[in-house]
Amino acid sequence: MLAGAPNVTARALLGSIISTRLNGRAVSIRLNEVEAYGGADDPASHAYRSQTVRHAPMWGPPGTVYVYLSYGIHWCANIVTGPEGSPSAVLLRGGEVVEGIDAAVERRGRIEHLADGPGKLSQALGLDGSASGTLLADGPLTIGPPYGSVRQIASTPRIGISRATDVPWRFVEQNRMNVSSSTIP
DNA sequence: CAATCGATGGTCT
DNA sequence: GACCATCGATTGT
Repeated sequence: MLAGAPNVTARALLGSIISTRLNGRAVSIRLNEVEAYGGADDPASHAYRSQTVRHAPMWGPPGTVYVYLSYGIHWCANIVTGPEGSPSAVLLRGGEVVEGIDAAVERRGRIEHLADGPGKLSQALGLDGSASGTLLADGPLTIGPPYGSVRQIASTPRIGISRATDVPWRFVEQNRMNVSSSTIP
């Protein structure tokens, strides 16, 4: 399921459950919002230019986890869709905490808006740069089967970028809360 | 509710 | 020295 064009894989990931288990505490999130990023053909992608140490996981095999520091403050998590050597990834932008709410609340320092944004989602899961380059099969980030049928998916331009703003590679499940900026198309 | 703005650090020019 | 795949606090409807 993970291998393939990033926009196709991004749609398929909606409704899936992603989990971490750190220090014996499990947190699981149902994905409601994702974005797809390509490689040399996608000016908005971190992999648009030559490969660097920071971006190297994007060239990895499907199921590789790529975590980067955004604006010097927030960690943002991606799942690489491969194939290996052909960079592409799906940014995990938002979802609902369905397990381990107490741990998520502790990490977030608030009881609402636990995972409605890429930085918040990663913080709720306890992810940071140490998870970058790992495989879903090995953890700390893991993924389960789709949680339920995803009825309606809306596609919009990606958020917070200044290039390729016409590419509709942000995917949101409609009629769901906990989407970044609480916006529902 | 929306608009605005500062924080903060790695990467690239 | 500029540019960010962001967040949260504050201020204004």
